[in-house]
Amino acid sequence: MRIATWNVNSITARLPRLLAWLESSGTDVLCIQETKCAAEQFPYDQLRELGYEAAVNATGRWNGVAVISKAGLEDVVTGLPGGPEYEGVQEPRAVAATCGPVRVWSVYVPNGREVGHDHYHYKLQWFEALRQAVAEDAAAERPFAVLGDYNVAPTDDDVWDPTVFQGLTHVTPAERAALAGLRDAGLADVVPRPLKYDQPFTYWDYRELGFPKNKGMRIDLVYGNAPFTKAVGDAYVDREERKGKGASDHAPVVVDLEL
DNA sequence: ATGTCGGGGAAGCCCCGA
Repeated sequence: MRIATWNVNSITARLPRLLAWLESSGTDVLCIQETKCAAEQFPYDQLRELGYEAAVNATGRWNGVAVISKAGLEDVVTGLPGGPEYEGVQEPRAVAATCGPVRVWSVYVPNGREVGHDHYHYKLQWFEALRQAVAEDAAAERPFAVLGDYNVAPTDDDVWDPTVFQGLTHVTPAERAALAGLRDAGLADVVPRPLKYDQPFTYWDYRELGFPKNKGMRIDLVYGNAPFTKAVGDAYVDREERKGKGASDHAPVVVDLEL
């Protein structure tokens, strides 16, 4: 079974590439982030033609997540139970589903904007709600993983130049402690292979030639429980998908499970 | 080869978010 996560930065803008990639990669389950469209505008029909069902949590121009699967789609949960609000709303940043033998969350963790910003505190609260939401599945026998754009680089090796990130979000001890909280809950970081260079970056800013200069970050993560990580045969970043016109600023992370 | 992109409201540019 091939399972993947990809921040597509607008499913509308990315649809031709998304459909082509689903076919060429043979992905069974894809966790999508930043759909940037209302659920009513979600391309259910085009995905169904390729054999995928979809569980969607999306409200409009910002955020939006989905799980698409051709391995079954059951027990959908939309949003983090008891999740925090930002400016009075629970932003659409999480959706869970069981896809055949595996249960997944697709998550788009709040960016945080700046250290100390209201959105940064929201980010930390959001992580705490996530930790509580996944505790039971993390401890269970069934393969389980939380896949998505975490907006946190787990270590200094996960950014192209740690000195550039001093004092910025994505690398602070509090954000990394939130990841440690997930590990304490029984989840482990499934680190993918890079297909080029040494570090498995998953995101390169559109600005200032980030991708050609490999000024990247590893912020799209797969955190799996022991039954999940035991089944991992391979994991890699499909950086080919970051190339060329019409690319997202994130590349898919692909995990092959022997299930 | 590549020095940003995407959405939306408004209006043919500007703002926001990343």
